[in-house]
Amino acid sequence: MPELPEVETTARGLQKRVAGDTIEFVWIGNKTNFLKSPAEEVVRTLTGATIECVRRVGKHLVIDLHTNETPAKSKRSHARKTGSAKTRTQKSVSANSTAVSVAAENSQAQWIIHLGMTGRVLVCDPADPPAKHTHLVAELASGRQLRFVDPRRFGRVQVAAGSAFQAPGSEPIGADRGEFATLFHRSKAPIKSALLNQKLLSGVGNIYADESLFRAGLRPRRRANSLTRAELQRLYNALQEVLAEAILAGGSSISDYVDSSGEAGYFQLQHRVYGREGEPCLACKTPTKRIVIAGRSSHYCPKCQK
DNA sequence: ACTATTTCCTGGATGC
DNA sequence: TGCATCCAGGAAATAG
Repeated sequence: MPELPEVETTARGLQKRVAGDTIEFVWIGNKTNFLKSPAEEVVRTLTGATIECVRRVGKHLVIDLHTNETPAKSKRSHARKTGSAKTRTQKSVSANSTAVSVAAENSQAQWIIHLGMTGRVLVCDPADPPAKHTHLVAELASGRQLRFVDPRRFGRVQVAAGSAFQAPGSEPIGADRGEFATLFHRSKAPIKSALLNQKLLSGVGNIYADESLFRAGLRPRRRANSLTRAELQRLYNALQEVLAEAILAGGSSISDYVDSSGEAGYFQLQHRVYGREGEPCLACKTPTKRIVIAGRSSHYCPKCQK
C-alpha cells in the first residue's frame, strides 16, 4: 500500500525511465470514476505532451509536462473544477504578471496521480499482456507504455494547467521543527488521526503513523494538543527516521530491481508494531495491542507507549 | 468550526 | 468445495 516512501520510490523510478519521453496516444477504460478531471481533458492534455519530470508531492505522483495546448482552452477547462483547484489556478495566474510568463505557464501542465491503496504505474512493453484493472494507458514515443492499474479504484488521476500543484498540507520530510509542533498544537484529535490528516502533513499513512508513534513512545489515542514539547520533538525525530529509512530501503531496490511488468520492487521497512497484534513488543515483549481510531487499525505497545 | 463515522472498491482470508 | 461475510485503507462525503 503506497505511502510517502513508496510514492517517492515510484517517482524516482519513473523519472529515471520516462523523463524526456513524449506521450503520443492515450487510452482510457470504461470505468472512469478514478478520473478527477474530465476524460477528454485528460486525453487532450496528455496527448503530445513531453514528460519533463516525475516527482512526489505529498502522497501524489506529479508528472510535469510540456504541452502544445493553447492558453485559452486550458484556462476554460480548468475553471470548471472545484474549490481547491480554483485556488491553485488563481495563485498560478496571479503569480505571473507579464504576458510572456503567462504564455510560458500555459505550455506547462501536470499529470497528477494518487495511487490510493492499490494503484500502480507501470512502464510496459506493448506486448506485455495488460493487467486486470488497467484503466489508463499512455503510449510513448519510445515505443513503451505507461499503464495505470488499480483494482480498487481508490487511486485518482487528474490533469492541471501550469506547474503549481500543491499537496493540501506540509511536506513531512525536512519539515521545520517549529512548524511541525504548531501543526499539532491546535488539534484536539488523537495524535494518530492528526498524523493521518493530510491537511496537516501530506504523506503520512497508517503504517508509518503507527511506526512513528511506537518509536516516539506515544499512544495513538493521546490528544495531539496534550503532547509536550519534548514529546513532539520525539515524534518529529521518529517520523523523519521512519520515512528516511523507508525511502532508503525503496531507493536501494529501485536502481537494480524492476519486475517483468516494469514495476519497481518495494522492499518495505521492517514493521515494529504495524500488523503485529498479539505478538510480543520487540522492546519489552508485552503483547502488541490493536485498537481502531477513526476507522483505522492502530497498533501499539501498551507498556512502551504512554 | 470541530472531530468522528461512513462510503467508495476489489481481492484475499476466514468461517460454516 | 463453495458460498457468504469480513477486512484492508486514502480521502471525500456525511454525520454528529
